[in-house]
Amino acid sequence: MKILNSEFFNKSTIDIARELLGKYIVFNSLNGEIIGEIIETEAYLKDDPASHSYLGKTKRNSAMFEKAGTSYVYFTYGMYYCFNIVTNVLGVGEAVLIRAIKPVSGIEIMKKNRGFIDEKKLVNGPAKFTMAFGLDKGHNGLNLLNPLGKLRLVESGIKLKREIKTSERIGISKGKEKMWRFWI
DNA sequence: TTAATGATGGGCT
DNA sequence: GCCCATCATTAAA
Repeated sequence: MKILNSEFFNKSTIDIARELLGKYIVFNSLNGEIIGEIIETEAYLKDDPASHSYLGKTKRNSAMFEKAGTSYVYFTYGMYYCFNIVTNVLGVGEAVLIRAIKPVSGIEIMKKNRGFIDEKKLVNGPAKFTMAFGLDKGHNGLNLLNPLGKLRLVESGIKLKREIKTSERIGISKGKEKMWRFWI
């Protein structure tokens, strides 16, 4: 499988959010390899009140200001982690939130991580995805374009047959009018 | 089926 | 003290 190169990120964050749909995210976890197809994303831009980068760089969100292709993992609601892929050039502070994936490989590991629940609810949410993969803040700031990394983004060869759907983003109180959620 | 709610803690004013 | 890019469970319709 071919890893995504940095040229993939040489476009707007919204375009990246759309084009990440159908790509694979591969994780070499301690329990084995896990692969998921990205099926739902949201874009978070600079000058966007809903973005963590809106109020400037802090210790918490510093990874979001790294170069495109870096992971940004944050802790929220006291219990959960969410996973983002940094976009744009160094220092801008934009990212794409991974909201849902489809299991491709390692589904037994995901079930184990999640406690063997209903397959329909296994990975259909941003924190469910991180729980199923076993991602936490220790996976913040990683280079996802490194072929030797344990967490990376690769081409799937999937051609999107289904239309990409669009809606407002979920779970935020500001900037709701932006139609920056995409899924297939 | 949808709607309301408790869990639980870091970060910011 | 309040907010939060959430989830699972319970209650209501």
